Amino acid sequence: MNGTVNPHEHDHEACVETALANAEAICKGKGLRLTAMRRQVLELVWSSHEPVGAYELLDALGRDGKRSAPPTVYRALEFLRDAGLVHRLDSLNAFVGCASPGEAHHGQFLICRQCNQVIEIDAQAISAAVADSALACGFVAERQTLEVQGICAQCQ
Amino acid sequence: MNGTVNPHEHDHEACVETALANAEAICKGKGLRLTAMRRQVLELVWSSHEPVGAYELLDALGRDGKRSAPPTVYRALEFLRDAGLVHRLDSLNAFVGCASPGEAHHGQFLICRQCNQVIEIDAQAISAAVADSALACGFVAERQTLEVQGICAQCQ
DNA sequence: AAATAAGACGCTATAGTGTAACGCATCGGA
DNA sequence: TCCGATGCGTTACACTATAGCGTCTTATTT
Repeated sequence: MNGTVNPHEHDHEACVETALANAEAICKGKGLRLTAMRRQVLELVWSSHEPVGAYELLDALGRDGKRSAPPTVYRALEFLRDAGLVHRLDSLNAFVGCASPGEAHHGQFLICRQCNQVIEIDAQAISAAVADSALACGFVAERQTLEVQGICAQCQ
Repeated sequence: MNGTVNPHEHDHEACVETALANAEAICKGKGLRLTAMRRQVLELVWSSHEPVGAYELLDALGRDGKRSAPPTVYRALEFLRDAGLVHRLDSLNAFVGCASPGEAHHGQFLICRQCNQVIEIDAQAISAAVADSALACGFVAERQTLEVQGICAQCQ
């Protein structure tokens, strides 16, 4: 699994390959079908660490001749999200590859407003603080999503 | 200021009145103009503790005869957000009144998937944990938004 | 191998959310 | 009173997402 990655300092080709290999393994393990379409969408999502919009994906898919319609890419994205391979960033209406597929975790994202790259983290300290605060209100937390806007290390 | 409120156990009429009075005071203090339109939108947003969609607001505005167009309500919402009187919940494309207008705080929301009501909290423990984790990545956090889905105390 | 059932995709149409741009009205200060 | 800035009405449109149906493929059963 990739874990927390600094988008600026890594071999991205290897990064993508790892992501795809992970996806293959996870789908095989869960009895899910990573079809050509789904695989291609996943690869496009992973083409950078910037979040990608569904319609950008659609355009990218169309660049090799066969233009698809929105439901195609949305279905692929739904599958990938259900499989835990992709996250959606609500603040951007966009999608990024999951940094730790297969592992249970919450969505915690650092989004650089300069370079647009996203770092996914999984800080127990945060999740724990959230669970505590929720419980203090008598609230049972099921899913938590955190999106932090700011400036990444390289862009400062 | 209202602070953290349990939507199920409070005098909501007073709650709305407080919110509007706060808004008046804050706008006066900042030299902002809380026009009739803006005030009405704010009142509608505060009509419950459930998040409200922009087009719901639009419908509500239209119920008294004069139908408005989308830009009208979006402009009012933009003003109210800039003034710190209203928050947008990205996971729902919807808006809620701010529980602590005038005070600097992060967006931290507990959203009940049963009754749809939203509790806004401001837990220092969470913000601190977020700031720490971000800094550990060399990331300078500017804004953080947390949306927690779950079940509130009353709905359990 | 043939029949069958479930799943995946293509396609059309449409719903839902949000903005650009222009002009008129209104408000506040010079 | 005049003027500039701000707010609002209106039209048109962009962007995001889904419903519904038909067809083809895949996996399974017979």
